[in-house]
Amino acid sequence: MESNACAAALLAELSQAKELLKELELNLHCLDLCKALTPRIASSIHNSFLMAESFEANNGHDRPPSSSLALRPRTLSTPKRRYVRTSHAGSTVRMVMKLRIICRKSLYSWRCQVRVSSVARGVEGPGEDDGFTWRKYGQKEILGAKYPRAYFRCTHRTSHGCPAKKQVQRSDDDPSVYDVTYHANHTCLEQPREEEKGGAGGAIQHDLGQSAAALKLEGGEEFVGQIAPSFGPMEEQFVPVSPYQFWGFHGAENSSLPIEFDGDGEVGPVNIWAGVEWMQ
DNA sequence: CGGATTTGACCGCG
DNA sequence: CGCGGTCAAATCCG
Repeated sequence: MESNACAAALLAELSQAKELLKELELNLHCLDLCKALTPRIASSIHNSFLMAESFEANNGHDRPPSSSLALRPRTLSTPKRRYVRTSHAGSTVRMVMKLRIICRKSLYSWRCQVRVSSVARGVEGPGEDDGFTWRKYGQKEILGAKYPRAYFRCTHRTSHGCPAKKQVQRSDDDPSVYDVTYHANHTCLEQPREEEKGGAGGAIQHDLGQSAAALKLEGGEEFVGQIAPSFGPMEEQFVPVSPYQFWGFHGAENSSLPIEFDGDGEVGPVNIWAGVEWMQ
């Protein structure tokens, strides 16, 4: 099952490369488009290699593929690995989650890279596409950067006093990649869009009053938190509000997928790569 | 007409 | 003093 999921992830990445190549072939007359497509194709092939290597290194057993949408928290300690047990469709499987623990001082600030899905999306980049609504309040030329940095704050700052902010900076070397730096979490009532939440009737329940998500474990234990903005199909950020509390689990898509943590809680945001369970 | 964006001015920090 | 972040008036847009 896991090897199937991993193979599916690899196939998906290869299909994407194929599609991009097709797009390139159709647009050979347009230099700008070619320039934009080439690094995306290279990146897709690179990812495929990483997935294949990771797959092989684990003898066909599951391990989360590394991703082009790598989360890059500001401050990292040595990455740790932990095991979780997931029970799905009656069978219990074991899968590895690669965790990175961020020290507490960066609790309200983190960075990720976002790759835009289409070059046609233009210069505004991933601005509004993370499940929250943002209001742009500034733009600044940054010394040594090709592209200006855009400043956004949550639309609900005035109405709810929501402190969430983000900065979006287009990458110098790959125009299809945006560096997004988030500052503070949302305290407004707005929820990530429906498709970005955990599955219906699944492991996640949202508490609208608190803008929170509850992760219910098989044993009845419940962790309360809030889903951080979605960074892509394969990553989600879990930020414990206190030890032993984790942010809601993303990715149970259309199935009930109880998650059981094997180990103690950690203080600080925890990034989890475990996309193989819900990747197409 | 109201909300969002643009953009030059302003401010604080190193 | 320079740079990055924010403010706010002007402008845009649905």
